[in-house]
Amino acid sequence: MSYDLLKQNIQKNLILSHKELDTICANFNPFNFKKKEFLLTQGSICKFEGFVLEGCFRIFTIDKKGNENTLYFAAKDWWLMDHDSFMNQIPSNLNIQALEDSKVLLINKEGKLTLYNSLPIVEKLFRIMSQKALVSWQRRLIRNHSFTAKERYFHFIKTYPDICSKLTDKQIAAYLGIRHEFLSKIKKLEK
Amino acid sequence: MSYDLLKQNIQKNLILSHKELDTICANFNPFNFKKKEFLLTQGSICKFEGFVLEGCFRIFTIDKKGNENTLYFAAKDWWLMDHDSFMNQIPSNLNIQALEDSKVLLINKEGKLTLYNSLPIVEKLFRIMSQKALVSWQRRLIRNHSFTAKERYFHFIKTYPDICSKLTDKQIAAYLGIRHEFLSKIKKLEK
DNA sequence: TTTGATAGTTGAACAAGTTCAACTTTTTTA
DNA sequence: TAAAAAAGTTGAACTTGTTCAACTATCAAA
Repeated sequence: MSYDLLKQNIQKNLILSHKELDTICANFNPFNFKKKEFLLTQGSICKFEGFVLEGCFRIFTIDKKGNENTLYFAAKDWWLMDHDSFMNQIPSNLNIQALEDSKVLLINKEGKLTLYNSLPIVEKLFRIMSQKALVSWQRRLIRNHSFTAKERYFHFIKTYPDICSKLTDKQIAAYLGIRHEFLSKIKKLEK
Repeated sequence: MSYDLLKQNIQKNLILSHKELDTICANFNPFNFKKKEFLLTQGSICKFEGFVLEGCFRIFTIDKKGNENTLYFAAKDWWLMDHDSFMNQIPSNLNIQALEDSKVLLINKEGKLTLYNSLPIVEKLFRIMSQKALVSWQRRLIRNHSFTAKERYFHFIKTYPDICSKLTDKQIAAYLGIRHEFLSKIKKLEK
């Protein structure tokens, strides 16, 4: 059943009863996205948070210079969210696009509020998830400061080989914060 | 009274009753730190989370190459925490050092757990705080990718003029992810 | 199955940022 | 308040990463 993966993911953060897990899942609904389809576009208000069952998404912004900056990729077992836009119902700075045909479980603002109110432990769950995510973001920033582009590239492909295999070099470069021409040169020198 | 600032800070995230605020504050204790004194050092386990009442701290790591990378500065009205080490009671990767004589309110692991258990709304409070912090970290990463060192420097001094005035250029450079010699050159060209 | 469109490669010139060393200025400490 | 330590400045040579343009390879759609 498609909710099993979500339940397993939740249990990694917090042990919940079957009943609690079912209550949470009841507020998520399955959706399909075609390759290249957008779940969220810059400027619109984020209506959903999601969990990826199958496929892969990229979460990116386009800056003033017109360059794409990729925040992260979300494959199977990853979460998709724009906290700022979803929480405060303000226009988003992010784009979320499917990189291949994908299946997700989505929860809307109303469902999220219902969950928070009816099941207080969900606050704890998302508190823990957010704090773990925070640690990852801090580590990534430090890597960006202390590693060269080449080191960041090899760290990335070693850490996320599965995600990596779904990505073009252009997409990887946008995640690493370099131009794709330079990534091409990095790869050439290693051969 | 010294707890007023903490209460005000909390109210920015979530409106709580006086009683709830008092319960939270009861688990925080005041401490003083002398300039250059450490609240946490890399390798040791983080015993406290804190809130700055007066003074300023820097939160940094030292990487393999021996370079200091500053995660952030915490002045009055900022929080000090190493989620990873505090939550999981594992050795920390971070150093937290007072940049001047400072006053903080600290809560230990036991106090935090007591709070989470006795006052469930504290879960919501820290969930909201973590999610806001997450958004800031994402934005900072994007700035690091899309701005030059010069642009990051001017963004920083414009955004945090008060903190900035307490810092040496060396410390600012470690936050921006550049060498202090280069920061010196950036400043020279702008005169 | 051809035809666009997009992704990847390469080189040359350039810009951004580092390194090192020597020096000056400011701050701290005895 | 003198001496030592730390912070800041500068230049020259260097490395890392960008830009642009021309090219090749791959993929998706009609």
